[in-house]
Amino acid sequence: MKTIADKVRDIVRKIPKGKTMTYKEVATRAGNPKAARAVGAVMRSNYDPSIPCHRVIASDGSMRGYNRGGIERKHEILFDEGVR
DNA sequence: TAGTTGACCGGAA
DNA sequence: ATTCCGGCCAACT
Repeated sequence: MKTIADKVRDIVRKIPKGKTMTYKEVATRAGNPKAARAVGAVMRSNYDPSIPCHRVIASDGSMRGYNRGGIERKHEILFDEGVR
């Protein structure tokens, strides 16, 4: 059965390079506009280098965390991809 | 099954 | 602009 986590993973994996998506957007795509929180929880629990979770940021454009190097790493990656 | 936690969001002070 | 509060959802114990 496809859980929200699976959908989220699929969606995040489809995020094009140089582009960023908010948790709310991902949640909406997953089918639950209010599941932004759950999205973050799932991402944190799910370690997967195939998933560019660094392209997922807060609705305000700020970043919250990164289980793969920390905020600095995330900021660096986004900056390197051309995201401001 | 129920309770707790958290990479969230939006509004109010 | 910053800080606080309540609400929603999924995963974990």
